Amino acid sequence: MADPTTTPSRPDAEAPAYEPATVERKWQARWAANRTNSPDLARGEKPFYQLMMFPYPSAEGLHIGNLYAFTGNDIHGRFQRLQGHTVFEPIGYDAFGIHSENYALKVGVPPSELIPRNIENFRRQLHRAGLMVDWSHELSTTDRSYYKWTQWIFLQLYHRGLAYKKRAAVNWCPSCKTVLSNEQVEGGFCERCGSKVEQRQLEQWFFRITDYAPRLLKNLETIDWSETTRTAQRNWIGASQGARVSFRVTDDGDRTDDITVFTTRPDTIFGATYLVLAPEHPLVDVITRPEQRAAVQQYRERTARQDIISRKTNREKTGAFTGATAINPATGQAIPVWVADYVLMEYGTGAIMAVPGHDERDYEFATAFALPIVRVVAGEGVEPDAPLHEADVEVANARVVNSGEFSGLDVEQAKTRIVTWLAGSGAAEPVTTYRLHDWCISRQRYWGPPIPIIYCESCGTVPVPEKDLPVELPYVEDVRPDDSGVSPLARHEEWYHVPCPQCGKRARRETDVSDTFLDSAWYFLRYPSSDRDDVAFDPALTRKWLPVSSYIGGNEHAVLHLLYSRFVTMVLHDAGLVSFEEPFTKFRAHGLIIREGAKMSKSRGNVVNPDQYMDDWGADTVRTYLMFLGPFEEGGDFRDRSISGVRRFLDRVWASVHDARGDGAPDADVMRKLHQTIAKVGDDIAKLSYNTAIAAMMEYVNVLRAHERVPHRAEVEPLVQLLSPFAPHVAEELWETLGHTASIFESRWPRFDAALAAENRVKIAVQVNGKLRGTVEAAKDADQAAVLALAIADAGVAKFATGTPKKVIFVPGRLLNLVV
RNA sequence: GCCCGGGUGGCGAAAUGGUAGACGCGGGGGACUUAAAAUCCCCUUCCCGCAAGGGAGUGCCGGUUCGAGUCCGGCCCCGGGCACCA
Repeated sequence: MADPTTTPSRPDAEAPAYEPATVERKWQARWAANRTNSPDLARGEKPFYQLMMFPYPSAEGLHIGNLYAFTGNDIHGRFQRLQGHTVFEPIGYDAFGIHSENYALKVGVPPSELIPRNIENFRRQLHRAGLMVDWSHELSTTDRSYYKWTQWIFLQLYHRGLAYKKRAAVNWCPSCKTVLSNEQVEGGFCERCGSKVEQRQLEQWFFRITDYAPRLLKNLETIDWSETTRTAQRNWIGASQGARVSFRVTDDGDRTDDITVFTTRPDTIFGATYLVLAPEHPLVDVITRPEQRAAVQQYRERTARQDIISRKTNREKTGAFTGATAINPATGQAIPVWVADYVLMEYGTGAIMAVPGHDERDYEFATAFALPIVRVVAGEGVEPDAPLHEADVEVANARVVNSGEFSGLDVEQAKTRIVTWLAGSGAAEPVTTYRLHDWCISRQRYWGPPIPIIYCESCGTVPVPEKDLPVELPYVEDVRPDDSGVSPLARHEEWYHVPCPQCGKRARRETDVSDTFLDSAWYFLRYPSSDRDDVAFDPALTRKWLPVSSYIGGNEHAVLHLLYSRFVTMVLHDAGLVSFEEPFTKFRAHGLIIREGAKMSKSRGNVVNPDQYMDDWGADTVRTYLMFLGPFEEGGDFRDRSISGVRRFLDRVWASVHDARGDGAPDADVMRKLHQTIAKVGDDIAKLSYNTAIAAMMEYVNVLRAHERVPHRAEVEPLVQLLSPFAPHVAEELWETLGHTASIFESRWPRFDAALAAENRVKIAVQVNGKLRGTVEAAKDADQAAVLALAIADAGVAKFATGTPKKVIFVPGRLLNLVV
């Protein structure tokens, strides 16, 4: 690679060469000294909160993907500032969690030493990138001044009955020696380390996010978010409209038990030929007949041994008959009750009515165990008794058959009519079921905020009083987790034993720490108040700055982080602690950066190191290049070769400013292009179309310098402002060169003058039968007759347009189409 | 299987239903230079043609329209997410 930083951009010895390193160092120092990027949060006018997703400070340093996201945020924030807003652009570090801890274990350095080192490196890199960050509000989730309030958030949920403990089958990673959420399991393997995940039964703390499912779903309609992100959340919450239906178990004694199932297809109830309970279902023990007990018991044990994931991925149907039967409330028939692992306890009621005729899974099961299969739905032109060779799941234009008085109804009608009918006898009720599970926040690990709970022999579970927060994470020499499934914190005797806050007797602490997603579920509330010791977030500042005006981040957090943040905010709203339900008014997901057409990864060895590129080209060039790669919301392909074009562009802007003359008048044609550019760049930045904004500026510079013309000062000054969100350092330097003493970011976006931008003569396309046959030049507002006259006079057009046209289509200022 | 994105020159990419390929990279030619670099200018979708010019063209097949990369229907391929969720 040539050394572009030291190569003079032009031969003229009088003008200084553009040396990014010098310029960038100078302005970063000046911004810090003048507190340019630290707004007065209490008094600033027109507050605009530009939030970027805080990074996990890995040992490898800032990823180019982080830089891409931050630059996109920064441009938006700087633009808003030039529009007259007081912009708050904070940064922090999401530094707790298994990822950090595992890495610390691997290199044999305690996380409490390693993480600050990583943060220091990140901070250096973020400074280099020239972000408009208010460093006086920097935070790290690992600081006691932060996690004190993370624990406080836990207590808010606890006091509202939204935090509870239960024994649950969990995913256990034998290598990380910790519990994983379902989200952290990918196809049966640990997302972090790739080990095969196992099942374990452990006591865990959960948040009742499912209570909020309907609101989390409903509010999606009102927030201005990327459609992809909203869709992802909708699918994740996974609402299913259906009904709960009760089946009375037949018995020769006096016991009568009901099995309640959830179904989305109540219209098929006449075809329900058996019931299935999840192996963990509490009624299994109750209803199983003595002669089947051994078989059922054996089957349940077998299921319990299996890990959660392979249970879900293995589609082979297995099960056991309980010996019991239940009455189908629609047909009055007694149908057998089975146990099978294809029914999951955690979804719906943990029991289903099986309709093998119209459900693929039930069909497979019925086939395997020779259970009856009945057709109760028939598509268009299908006979009611047409034999079934597979489950018929078609519902479009299908009607219900073999279903008594309901036969003949279409599927949708039958659903409501049948539920209403069964509801009459109390056998059914319409319900909506959600796929979303409660949020398991327990981690049997060291590197996280201890969950602020104390267990006392006499008082039971006691929350740590607020005045005793934070429950400090003690220094532990050996933080390795072990097979016990208990956090290493349990081995710290002094910390573990604590007097009960209620009775003072010897009690013990909860040893689990909380999920990292809890740390990041409220950090945006902390930023404005990060210097406050007495509150998690100051009410006045929060009212002024939140909800977040603009949040831009990766769609990998489309569900977890963004959903948890919404949930926590909603809870705080209900507790009267914040005035809004939704934390992020506007969210946009940015795209992913690939490199030379391939995904970036350590194993491929094609990861872009931002430091190297900033060394070689300067931060301004790297920033602008990243934004030039492609549409910001779609991502881009980082190609080493193309970066030179962006650097050449900045060189040309630099030279233009240094060459500019102040005498005489600017050129009208150039000024027209300038005003068109002002309008385009402003519009494009607002909609994150950064690549086209840059292209527009390049076009303008090409006009400005065409045929080595010397630009006028009035032609370049606004250009520097347009460029400033993208390349802030060089823009500041050029602004100073132009004689300004204050920061360019204290200035206002150049005023767009529509009169100056207007074109008076335009080229009009002339088509014959829709095919382009020539162009004519005319006044912008020339009427059809005038343009038609010009068109017919054109030899190329005349050749094709013979005789009188049958029809003429005229789009003023654009096109004339002659239909002959 | 289901739900999102996306398929346009040699490459990254632009295009309110109205001149497809702006801008940039790469390539070719030229100016400046003793020379090179840098800079500046011109050309660069494909095919036929010396040229003038003509024809084709936005994953594939059809449709709507004076006119379709853009709208509609049906496919194919690539990327991402979800998936025994009843």
